[in-house]
Order: sequence, then structure tokens, then C-alpha cells
Amino acid sequence: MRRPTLEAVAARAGVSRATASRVVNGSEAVHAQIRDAVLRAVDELGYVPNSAARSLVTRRTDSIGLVVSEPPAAEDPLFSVLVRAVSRELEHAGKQVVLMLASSPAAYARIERYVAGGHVDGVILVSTHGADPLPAALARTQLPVVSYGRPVATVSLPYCDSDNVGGARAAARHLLDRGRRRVAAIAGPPDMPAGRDRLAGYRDVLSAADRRSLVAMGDFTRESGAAAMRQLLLDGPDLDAVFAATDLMAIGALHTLRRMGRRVPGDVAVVGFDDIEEARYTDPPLTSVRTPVAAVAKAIVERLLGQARFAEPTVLPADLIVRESS
Amino acid sequence: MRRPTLEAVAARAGVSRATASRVVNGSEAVHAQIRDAVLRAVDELGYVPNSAARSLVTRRTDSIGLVVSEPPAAEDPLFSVLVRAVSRELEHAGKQVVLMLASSPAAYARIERYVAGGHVDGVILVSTHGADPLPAALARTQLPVVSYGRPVATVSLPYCDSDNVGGARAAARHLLDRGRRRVAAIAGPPDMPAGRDRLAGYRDVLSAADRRSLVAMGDFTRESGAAAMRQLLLDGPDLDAVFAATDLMAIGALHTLRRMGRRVPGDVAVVGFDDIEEARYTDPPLTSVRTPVAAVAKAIVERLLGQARFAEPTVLPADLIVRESS
DNA sequence: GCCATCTCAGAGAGCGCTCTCACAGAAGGC
DNA sequence: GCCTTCTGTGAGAGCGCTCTCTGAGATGGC
Repeated sequence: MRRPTLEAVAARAGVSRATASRVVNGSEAVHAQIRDAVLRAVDELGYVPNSAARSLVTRRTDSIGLVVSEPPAAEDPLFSVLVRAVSRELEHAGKQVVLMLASSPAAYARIERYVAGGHVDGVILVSTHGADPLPAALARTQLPVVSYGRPVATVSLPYCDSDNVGGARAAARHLLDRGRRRVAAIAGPPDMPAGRDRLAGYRDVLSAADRRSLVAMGDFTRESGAAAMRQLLLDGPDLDAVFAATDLMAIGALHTLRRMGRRVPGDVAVVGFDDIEEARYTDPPLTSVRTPVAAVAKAIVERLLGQARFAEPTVLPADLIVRESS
Repeated sequence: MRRPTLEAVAARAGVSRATASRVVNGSEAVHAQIRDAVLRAVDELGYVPNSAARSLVTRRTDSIGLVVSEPPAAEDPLFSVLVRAVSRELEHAGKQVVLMLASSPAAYARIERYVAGGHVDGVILVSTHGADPLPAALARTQLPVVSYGRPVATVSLPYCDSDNVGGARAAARHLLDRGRRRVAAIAGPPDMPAGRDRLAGYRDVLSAADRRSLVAMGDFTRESGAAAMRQLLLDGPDLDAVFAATDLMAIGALHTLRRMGRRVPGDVAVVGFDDIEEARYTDPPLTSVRTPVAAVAKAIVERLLGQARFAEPTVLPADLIVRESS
């Protein structure tokens, strides 16, 4: 009851294994008549190539590792979008997605071993933490690696990202343009490049406009956004706008503002970042900077499969979507 | 610059390939002294077993396919939780997760071929559509398959699920207990077992209480929930409660109710299903039935690795979490 | 002291495939 | 008509590993 081998196909079609292999792999140098016979045999036997045997000799696996550091939020709205987008792109290229979550130091070692062990032809790295040892470890591998998001400065990896600085600038400028005078920010963890860049964009604009900045830290979750908002109201009771580095934190901020009896946008304008779907359903709907996740994923796959290891990073624009919260 | 083979390790340690293999695979029947020599050689050479060669002979791949039908919402809050939970459980068992999204008929064929081709040792199937050909196709394979969620009636697959009927009953009963007299429902697509079961639970309770049911259809998205709510308000302007088959649809319903000037819970009580994180941040916070995704994922992995192919389904309780929307 | 039993290492087959090389036969040039 | 070139096929090596089988040497029973 074992699966048919190429040998069996060849025997049935009355050809050699080599010819059968040629047909299965789409070589054109085979007579049409023979090709048809082989294909018929394949069909009749239900032959499917054994991938282990194939990759043993070709040294390719036709699969790409998607390595994701464990983010703080269990329900990460963009995780789903990212995974789908990457998966769809890789599927077009005939690659499989092997998902690896880097949730613990033990997992780091396992992943490094797995990747070094030639299980995958390349790696897409979604690393959020600054202290993450994976980027460096994977960079040591001879395999192509592309990072989703700018990696921390200590390692040099090709990457694709959305324009976090530009998006944050647009958000801050928008709030000033709306006449807000005291614009606070809820920043992400300082060891994450995305968080840092978004904060930097906010600071750029405020200092250029000669305004003091007012910042509280969060960890990208709703809950941390709510807590940061409480802190901001203590530190700057006169604030009339908040820019949050993620929509989730903005949503936490909205929650706090509501509890504290502040009207949005009447008393306080709120702008988030990422433009997740949920932003359209908050009360009021949330102004946000759109992160083009799918487009970034596409760029990553293109770069990865194009093997352009040391090319320029691709940075895609992040546009402001104005809704009622500002 | 090729990776070291077991042969090289054996040569360096001064033993045969067979002995080196024994050590690498943790066989106990090797002298401690020899074992140490081999391990030292492994370390010095940075040896990592070639998985293709290994699985060619063992006929195992140590990876499990996670096959997910494309859901309607790009940002599926539970997708992230599910993937993480499954991944964590499989990791403990030393298995890799190969993610396959069934987004098109072409993808179905590809996945079936991939699975039949022996790339994975088993499959976890997350199929939402009733018309999905995958359950049947995968059931034909000789591989172990476990479904997340009850599959459609036409195929018989082992599965684990949360108690959708029970959860929906609890939600409907809760609304009646709160004194609501006209309880409507926003149902999921009728070809999805989860949607059907949740509607059935609602109907059970209403007919037992001798109340008329009032149902509108959605497709599990926020937007469809908003539209369904508009429909319900047209069909039953006197309604004073709504049970939505998912939190996302409940959130859409809240949106519509707000636009229509109905107070929640004053005029209309709302209960959702799944208890996603977002439910804690709506205005008012949403009463919901908790879907124990992580626990179901755990049960699935246990069953899959336990090889119990035709055992009873595991159905885990779904508890009502009461918040301010009801 | 001899044979049976046990422990542990090595030899070698073989998993299913790809790919190089050899070679048969057809086609073309002089 | 012979040699060269080209096309299409087969033979066979070998990818790196596991695992069975063999056998050497130690141990024990009588």
C-alpha cells in the first residue's frame, strides 16, 4: 500500500526512470507520444513525487520560513493580514510557508537549527524586539533572509517596511493643522524600530513647530494604550490631541478618554497608526495612518525570490486616513 | 562550502556512520566515551542532520499541515490566536507547522497534492465553508486529519470544537433572564456549521420560551453585522435585544444602533460570540460567549499526535462573559 | 573449558529521486 | 558515403541518512 514511485510510472509507460523524470519535471526534450504515455501512467497510478527524495538531490525544498517573534498581543490584527499576504505571494511562486513562532529562547535555538538544517530555501523575518537574537543568527546563515520592518541597527539585513517616520509626521502635522496646540503621543516600546520611527516622526514635526512633546510609553496593546492615556492626562491635563503609535493603543486611549469624560474629538483629537479594520468601528471612527501590509509582504517575497541580498530597502508610503476622531 | 554530513562527523570521531547516527538520534546503546567523541565532532563541525535524507528513509517529515480556508474577513482576530496556539502545541511535540491557505480552487488542488505527496505527517483542517471540497479530499488521504470545528455533515472527520449550541443557548437565556421580550439574532452563513449551531442554540431557547425568533443573516464580518442590524430594525422595530453569532457582527450591530440613536443596553441589549479582545473595548463593553480557541487547539494537537483517528469529537464549553452591553 | 548469551560497533543496502554521461539513430554538409 | 552535429533515451551514480544484519568481544552457566 505504498505510494507509487517514479520507477513504477516508468515501468507502466514502458520508458526509463530518467525519461519519466523528465516528463514529470516538464522538460521539453521528450517526444510528445512518450510524454503522453508517461502522463497517462502518472494519472492512472496517482503518482505524486516524493519531495524528500527530490530535495535530497536538488538541495531545494521549495518552502520558505516565516519566522515571527512573539508579539505582546495574542490577537494581532495585522498578523492575519501579513500571513495571508505572504502566503498568497509565495503560493504564486510555488513555495510553501513554514511558520515558526519565536516564542522563547528554546524556540530561537530550534529555529536557527531548523533554518541552518536546510529545511527552507529562505526566510522572512518578522522581528519586533530589539533584543531579538534571531536576525543576527539568521544573517549568519548562508540563506537569503528578508526582514519585514527595519531590523535593529546592529544587524544589516535587507528589508521592506512602510514609511513609519513619514506616516507619523503626517499624523502629527494633521493634528497641528487642525489647530491642536498640545499634542501628546503614546509611543511603542523603544527597542522596536517601528515604535522608535513613529515617535521620531512625531517629534520631528512638533519640534519644527516649536511645540513641546509629551510622551507616554505603551507596548502596542489596547490595555497599554489605556494606561498610557491615563498617564498623559495626569502629566498634561491640558492636552487636546493624542497620536498613538498603533491603532490598538489609540483604541485603549479612546477607552480611557471616554471613562474620564473627555469628548473625542471635541476635547481631545485622537490619531492611530496601522488603519486596522477596527478603526472604522470605534466611536468615533478613528483617524489613522494606513500601513500597507499586503504591499510590503509582496515586496518582501519579490526580493526574497529575486535573491537580491544586499539591495536597498523598500519603504512604502503610509497614508493618513482621516475619520471623525480628529 | 557544503554542510558537513554524518559521514564527516563519523570520520572525525573515528567511528562508523552507523554509530554516529545512533548518537545523533539519542540511542542509548553507545558507550559513553564514544558518544562524547561523536558529540564533540558534531559540535566542532556544526553538524545539522539533513532532513530530506532523513525523511526519505524514515517516511516521516515531522511537520504538520495547518490548512485554513479563506475566511471572509482579512483581519480575523481568532486566526492569530489559533495559529499561535497550534504552533505552540506542535512545537512542544517537535513538529513544524506548514501553513496552507485554501484561497482558491487551484489552491485546493495544490494542497491536496501536497498533502498526498507526503510533505506532512498529518493535517489540521480549519474549514469554514460548507461547500469546501477539502475535508472530503483530505479524508481520502491515509494521513491523520483533525478538524477545527465540526465539519459539514457530508464528511466524517474527527474534530474538536467549542460548544456553539450551548454557548448560544446561554446567550439567549441570559437575554430573556434580563427581561428582554423581543430577542433578535444575527446569524452566520448557513453553510458554516458554527453559524448554524449558534443559530440553533438561539432558536432552542426562544421556542422553549414561546417567543418568536427574528433573524437576519451576516457573513461574520463587522460590515455584515451592521447591515443585518439595519435589516432587523426594519423587520422588528420593537426589538429590545440582539444576539450576534460573532463579536465582529455584534460590533457592526453596535455601530448601526449608535447611528440609529438606540441606546445599548438601555433600548437594545447586545450579546456577541467569541469574546475577542476588542469586545472589552467597545462602547459599551460587549457581553460575549467565550470561544476557548487555545484549549481547542490543544485538544486537536493531542488528538492528531495521538493518532486516534475515529474517536469521539471533543467539545469544550463556551462560557458567557457578561459585560455592560446587556 | 566450551558453548550460549549478551552488548555494542561496523558494513552495507536502499529510501526515491535528479542529472550527467554515454550512446543510438536521424539529419545535414562536403 | 563518411564524418559531424543534433535529438532523444537509457544507464547508473549518488544525494545523506536509517536500520537491519553481521560479527567481534565480553560475560556467564554448566
